[in-house]
Amino acid sequence: MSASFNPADDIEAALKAAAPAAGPNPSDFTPEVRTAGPAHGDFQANGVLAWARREKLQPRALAEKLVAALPPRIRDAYEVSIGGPGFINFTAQPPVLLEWLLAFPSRAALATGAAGTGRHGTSIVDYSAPNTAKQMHVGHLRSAVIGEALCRLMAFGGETVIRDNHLGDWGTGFGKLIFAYKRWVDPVALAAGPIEELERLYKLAVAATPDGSAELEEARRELVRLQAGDPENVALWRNFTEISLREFDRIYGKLGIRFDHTLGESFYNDKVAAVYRALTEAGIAVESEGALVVFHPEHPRFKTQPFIIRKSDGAANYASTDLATILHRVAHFHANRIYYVVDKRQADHFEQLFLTAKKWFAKAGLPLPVLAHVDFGSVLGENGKPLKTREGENVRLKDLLDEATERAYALVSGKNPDLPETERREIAAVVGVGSVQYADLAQNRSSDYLFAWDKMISLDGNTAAYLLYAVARIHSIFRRNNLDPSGPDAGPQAGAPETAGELALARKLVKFGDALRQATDALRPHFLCLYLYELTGEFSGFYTADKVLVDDPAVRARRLLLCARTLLVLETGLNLLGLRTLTRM
RNA sequence: GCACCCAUAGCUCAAUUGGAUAGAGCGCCUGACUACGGAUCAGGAGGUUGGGGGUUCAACUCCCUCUGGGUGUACCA
Repeated sequence: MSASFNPADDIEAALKAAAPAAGPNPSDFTPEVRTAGPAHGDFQANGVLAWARREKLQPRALAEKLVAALPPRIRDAYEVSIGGPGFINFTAQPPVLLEWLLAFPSRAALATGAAGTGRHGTSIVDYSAPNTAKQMHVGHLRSAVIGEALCRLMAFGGETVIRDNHLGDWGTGFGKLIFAYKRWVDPVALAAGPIEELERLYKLAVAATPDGSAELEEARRELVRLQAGDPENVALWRNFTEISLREFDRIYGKLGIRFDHTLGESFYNDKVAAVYRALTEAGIAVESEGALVVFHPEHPRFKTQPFIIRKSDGAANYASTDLATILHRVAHFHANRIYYVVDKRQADHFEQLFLTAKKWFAKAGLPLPVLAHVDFGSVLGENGKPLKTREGENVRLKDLLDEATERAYALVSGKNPDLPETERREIAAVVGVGSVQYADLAQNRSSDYLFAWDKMISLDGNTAAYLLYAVARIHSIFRRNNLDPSGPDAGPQAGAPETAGELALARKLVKFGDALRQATDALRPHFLCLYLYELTGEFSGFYTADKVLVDDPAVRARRLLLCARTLLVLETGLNLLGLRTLTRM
């Protein structure tokens, strides 16, 4: 009998199986097993209360019958008790903790365990999606960081994940940019800093094309030429995209992001006409004020607030392309689920998009994938307003990551000046970028979050540096003695945990699966962050109380095992969040 | 105007989606180091969860209402 990756699943199944022997209508009983706080054991089953109420029975009496019907396997593995009005508490006994530690000795073993309990099918994650011809700024941070973490979590849980970067690479702005490029491009500047030169040109273009001007008319003609396939303009536009992607890839490299596809809005340019036709023929879209729009009469707001899928000038907008994108993702990628990791201010758009897609697909007899807007709040400065530079400009992502790295470098150099320069640089990159990622992920994504350098790079509290430090310390233990944490040095000869520190650490380790499930099901990485932070806290307590490298071989073996598994879970967890880890810092 | 989101310790945030005595970090107070990396650990003080009603075995969580913030709301994405 091998250990369950998530022991809660094992307990859940056992309770379900025992239910017929305990009370009436057991098929209605859901055990509701959750992790419990230390005062109430490791796992608690709450479902008896609802069951007893439904059957008008005494909850505690029903709980007692249920416990009595549990198989010996569970009763041996856990100390089982009934608490409060009828909660069943399960405290993992040392042998079952040891069993788990031995059953999951590697990342591959953890992945196999996680995949056994996760969702399957194909999920497309639409994240990052910056506009081309501009640099990424702080407003692009959260989508990229959260999106990547979710991709890794879902893939670890066994889903087939497709990462799609839905670039903003099409639209009226490109007519203006071509207009300015043809007049004012500076080839030297373009070679030296291509994206900066495009930004400069775009600003010139905006200033030079006020409403009603002849220049604006000319810019529009450039756009028409581009859309008609004029070779010169198409070549310019392609070059803009290439320049932008090169720039984006530098950022993605730092954040550990690699897309499977980069199908921007332009990709759907020739696919929107079919959408207009389908929605019009289905009677879903109607003409209004010259535009093609969708109203939703059953909705309190969208019965009057239109979803504009074709502008009155005939051009597409992001409603058109987003609809075409859903069709393509279903027809071409066979997506079961599509996640949009996008700012919560676009909630209206996605609500309208999903309503429209639902009606359209129903009419067309197409399978509708699960569509979810994975929203997140804004990044605020310390004044509580959206984060800007002193000059009122958006903070460039490149500058932000560079500053994080510089701050981490100063810190590392202060703490550990003897390390070689190159290693300190490498550590600074991992700690600096990781701190930015972790600060973003550690908070519930739905709320706005306050960007504060000092808290972010701090070594105290729920921060990347605190977790990375624990990882480095564990590596140090093994390195000191020429031991391999991933090999048999921490393995089968170890006994079950005994001391309070060992037990607390082991009991936290076996809840890794539950933390992954929570984070993945809710699409909220902060659940995993919180778990890793608490695990690190347990480790630090254990490490202070219980010396690992003692002479007694039995004590030493079981403590090395705990260190090795803590290291494995921390490194695996941090990696699933998109962070890199270190062996020294 | 209408709609949605938010309000938890002095500050920044949690609370497994209705579960047990609402938890952390910072700051404040008290302890532990010639150290398996102190970038650490152990402990203390700090709360009528914005106010008021309601639903039930159980409410920070759900419903109503009030107050104070934020966001969105016809052709940008």
